Amino acid sequence: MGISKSDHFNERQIEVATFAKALSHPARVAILEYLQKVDSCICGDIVNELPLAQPTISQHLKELKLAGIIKGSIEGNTICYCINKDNWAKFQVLVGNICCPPKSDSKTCC
Amino acid sequence: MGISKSDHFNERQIEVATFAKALSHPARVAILEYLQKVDSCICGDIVNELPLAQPTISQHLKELKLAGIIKGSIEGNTICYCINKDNWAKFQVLVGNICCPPKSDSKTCC
DNA sequence: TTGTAATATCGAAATATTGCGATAAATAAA
DNA sequence: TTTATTTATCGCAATATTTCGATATTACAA
Repeated sequence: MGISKSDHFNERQIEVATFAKALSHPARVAILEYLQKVDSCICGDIVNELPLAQPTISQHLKELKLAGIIKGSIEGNTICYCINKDNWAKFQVLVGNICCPPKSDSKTCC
Repeated sequence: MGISKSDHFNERQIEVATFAKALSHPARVAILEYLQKVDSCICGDIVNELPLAQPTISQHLKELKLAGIIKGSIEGNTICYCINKDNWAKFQVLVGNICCPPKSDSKTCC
């Protein structure tokens, strides 16, 4: 809820959470899969692919973009959206670092 | 063809979104990092580590457990929570499969 | 038995997210 | 110019999340 809990968590934790939040809706996962599949990037295509209205897709794209997972560039009167591969790789590294990094001594507790 | 408008989101998309949602709060990321760091699993420890009340931690643990990211087993009057490494690995694979799997012909559009 | 410690659950308030119709803005095409 | 196309934004209702005090539950200890 509430107050600026940003103060209580470190940057890495907030970054992971921000990426994850962008991924936390099936529509946004579907958008990413679609961008990866077609390897090109027109919003209109996505609107035709997903069972959601155009403003809703636009909103999801905005959130993905804000989180740095995709990027868009204007191409005439369409916008070329595509996956930000650098940030995607970064997210994968962050996730991999949480668990299970190469462990020096793994005592298994569970 | 990809996702058609009449389909709802598929299981893989929902699974990714569910995992990601569990990761989408800094407190839950912090909990996971802590579980990984100490490699043992007592809720009380976590309450002392994070700037959140005990019911709040308990709620976050519940969500992580529900998503399959951690598992807990009763040990006397404490509960041993730890990362579900199998599911964590599964999540990493799912994320890796979205982007960027080895592509035979990668025309870069962005 | 009674008391203490560890977790979970309930309830409620504050806040955030989701979805979409209506509409705006920008460019393209005619 | 006018009209169509593409995408973004506004506004609002419905729903979900987050937080924590109060309380319940469970197990151990004395």
